[in-house]
Amino acid sequence: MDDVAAVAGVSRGTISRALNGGRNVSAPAMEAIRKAIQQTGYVVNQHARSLVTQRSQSVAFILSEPQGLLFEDPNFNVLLAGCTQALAAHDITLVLAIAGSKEERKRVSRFVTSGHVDGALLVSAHSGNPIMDELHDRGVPVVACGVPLGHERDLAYVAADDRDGARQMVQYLRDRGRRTIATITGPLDTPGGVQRLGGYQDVLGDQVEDRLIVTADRYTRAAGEAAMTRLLETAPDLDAVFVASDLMAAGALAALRRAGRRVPEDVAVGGFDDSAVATTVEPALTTIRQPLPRISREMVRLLLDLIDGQPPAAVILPTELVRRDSA
Amino acid sequence: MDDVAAVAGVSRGTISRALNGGRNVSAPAMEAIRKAIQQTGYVVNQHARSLVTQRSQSVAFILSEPQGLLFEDPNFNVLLAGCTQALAAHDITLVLAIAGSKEERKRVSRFVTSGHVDGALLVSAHSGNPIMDELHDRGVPVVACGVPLGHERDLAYVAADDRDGARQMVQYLRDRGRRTIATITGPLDTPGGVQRLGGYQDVLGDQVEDRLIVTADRYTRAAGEAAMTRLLETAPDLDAVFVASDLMAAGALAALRRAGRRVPEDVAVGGFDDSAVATTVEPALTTIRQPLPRISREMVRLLLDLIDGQPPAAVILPTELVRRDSA
DNA sequence: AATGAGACTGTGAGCGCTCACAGCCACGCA
DNA sequence: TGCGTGGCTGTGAGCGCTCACAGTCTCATT
Repeated sequence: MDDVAAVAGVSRGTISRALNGGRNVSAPAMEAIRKAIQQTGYVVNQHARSLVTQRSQSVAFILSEPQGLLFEDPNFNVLLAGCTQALAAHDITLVLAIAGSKEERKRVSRFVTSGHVDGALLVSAHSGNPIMDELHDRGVPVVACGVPLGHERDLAYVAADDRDGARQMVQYLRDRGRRTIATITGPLDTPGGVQRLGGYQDVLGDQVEDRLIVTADRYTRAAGEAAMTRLLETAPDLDAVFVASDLMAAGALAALRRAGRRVPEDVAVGGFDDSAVATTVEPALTTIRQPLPRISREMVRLLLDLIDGQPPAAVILPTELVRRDSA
Repeated sequence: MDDVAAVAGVSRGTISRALNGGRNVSAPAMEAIRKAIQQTGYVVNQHARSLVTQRSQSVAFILSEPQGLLFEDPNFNVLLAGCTQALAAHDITLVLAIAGSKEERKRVSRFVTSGHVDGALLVSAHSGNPIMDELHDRGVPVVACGVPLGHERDLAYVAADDRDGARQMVQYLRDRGRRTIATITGPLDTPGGVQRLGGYQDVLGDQVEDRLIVTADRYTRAAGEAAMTRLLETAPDLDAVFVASDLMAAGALAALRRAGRRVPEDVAVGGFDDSAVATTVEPALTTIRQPLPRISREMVRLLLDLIDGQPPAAVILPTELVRRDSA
C-alpha cells in the first residue's frame, strides 16, 4: 500500500478512501491511484482489513442434517450455487460448514460464533435443532431456509409456500377426476411435513381419512417406497397419491410398479420440489416447483440486511404446478 | 489476549505459544492459561493471526464448469461434503467458488491468487480450461479432481482408475455372454471420456467397430438419451451398451424403453459412477463405483502437502463393479 | 565453583490496513 | 478583512496476533 502511495504521490489514507467508495477523493488523485494500483499489481490484504473493520466479508452456509440426508437431495445443489453466486455479487465469500454429528455441530457453532464469519445461512429441516438456539442466543445474524419451526418469530427465514403448493397439487388431482387421493407426508417435525399435509387437508376437507395418510420418517427414496407399500395395504382403492417430495415419489413409483399399478392410468402420482429426479424417473413426475434461485437470492438479501443491523424478516415465495406424465 | 495474560499471570508470548502447540510452555503455565481462557471466554482472532502468518487457514473449492453441468451430478455433493469434512479435521475451512461463466472465472482466479486462500481444490472436467494455467502460473497450490488433461505433469491430482473401471465393466458384459457391446462415451476432451473409451477398447480389441461407438457432448441424461437413440440406428443388433456415466445411462434406459427393448433381457446396460441416480432408475444400474470419500480425503491430503512445500503428486484410486439389475 | 546447555518466559516490533483527527486550501458571505 | 464552510489530504494510533530476540532460572558437567 505504501508502494502505491509512493507511485501515486498520495498518502495511505487517500488510497484507503479511494478503495472504499472514493468519497472525498479528487478526480486526479483517483486516477493516479488507479494507475498506480495497476502498475504495482497491488491487491488489498483482506485479513488486515478484517482486523480493523471486524468484518470478515464471508458468511457460513450451514448444512445441519444428520448423515447428509439433505445432501442426497438434488435441490440442495441449486440452493448452494444460488447463494454462492448471489453472495459473489456483493464480494462476499461462502464458507461451507457441515454440522451432521453432534461434534460437528459444536465445532460449527463455535466457528460461527467466534467471528470467523459475518453471518450464516442455515439449512436444516428438523425443528428443535439446537443449532438454531445456539446461533440465535449468541446474536449471530442467521437466515434459515424453510420455516424454522419453533423460531418463526425470532429468526429470519425464506420459504416456499408449501401449503399452497400442496393445495394446488391436490386440487389438480381432484380436477382430473381422482376420487380417492392419498398422501405420503414428510416427517412431521419438518415444515415441509406439516405444511404440505395442511394443504392436502385444506382441499379435501372432511373427505380426509386416516387410512389415506402415511407419514415417512425421512425424505428419502427408500422411505417413500416403504410408505407407498403401506398405503397400498391401508387404501388399496386409492387412485391418486400426493407425495411430499420428489425423492419419495420416486420410491412410491417403484412400489406402485411392483404392485402392478400403472401410473398414471391406475394411480396418479404428484410430487413436490421439482428436483432433478422428477425428470429422471419414468413416468416423469408432475410436481410442485419451488423457486430455488429466488429463494437463494432472498436468503442472501435478508442476511445482508440483518448484518446491516435491520430486524429479522420472513419471506414466503409462491410455488408453481409443473405438469408432466405421472398425473 | 491481554486479559487472558493478566488472568493467567503470564505474558502474551506464552499464551501464543500455548495456543500453537504448547512447545516450551511449562505445565503449570499451560494449566493456568487453559483456565484463564475458559474463564474469559477468549477466542483467537483468525484475522490477526492470518495477518502475521500470511496463512488464511482456508482453501477454495473451485467448480469450473459452464452452467452448473457438474452441479447436476449427484456425485459432486459427495465430493464436496467429503472435502469439507476432511478439511475440518485440520481446522481449515472450505470456501466455495463457482467459475461457470468467463467473468466468474476471472473473479475466482483473482480471488484465489490474491492470497484469500492457501490453496485450491479444482473440479473441472474439460481440458483446456484456462483456469488451470492461470492458477498454475501464479504458483497457487492446486490439486485437481480427475486427470487434468494437458497438465498431467505439473498439476497434482487424484483420480479414479477410469480405464480399469471401464475394462471391468466391459469384461463383465462379455462374461455374461453379450456379443455386440456398444458404448456411449463422454466428451472426448474430458478424462472420463477418453479413459473409459480406452478401457472399452482394451477389452474388445479388434472387435471394436465405429458404428458401436457414440460420443455424447455432455454428461447429461438428455445427451445419453440422444446418444442411445443414435446407437439404435447405427447398431440395431447390439445386446449390451456401456455408458460412461450413470446420468447418461438413465437417459439411455429411457431411449431403450421407448424403442421397446427390454433391459437387461434384450440389452444389458452398464453405467459408471455409482451415483444416486443408479438406484433411482428402473432397473437399477449395474455400474462402476468411484471411491468418492477416499478421493476427497486424498485431495485434501495432497493439497496440504503442497501448501507445505512438497512437490505435486498424483494418486490413482481403484474402482469397483457394483452389480444391480441392468446387466 | 565455574560453565554451558536447555527449558521457559517477557518484550518490542511489525503484519497491512482503517479511522478519527487535524490541517490545508479555496470560496462565499457579511 | 474576517470568518465560517466544505472538499480534500496527511498523520498517528491501533486492530490482535506472532515471532525473533534477549533474558532468567535450573541443572548437569567439568
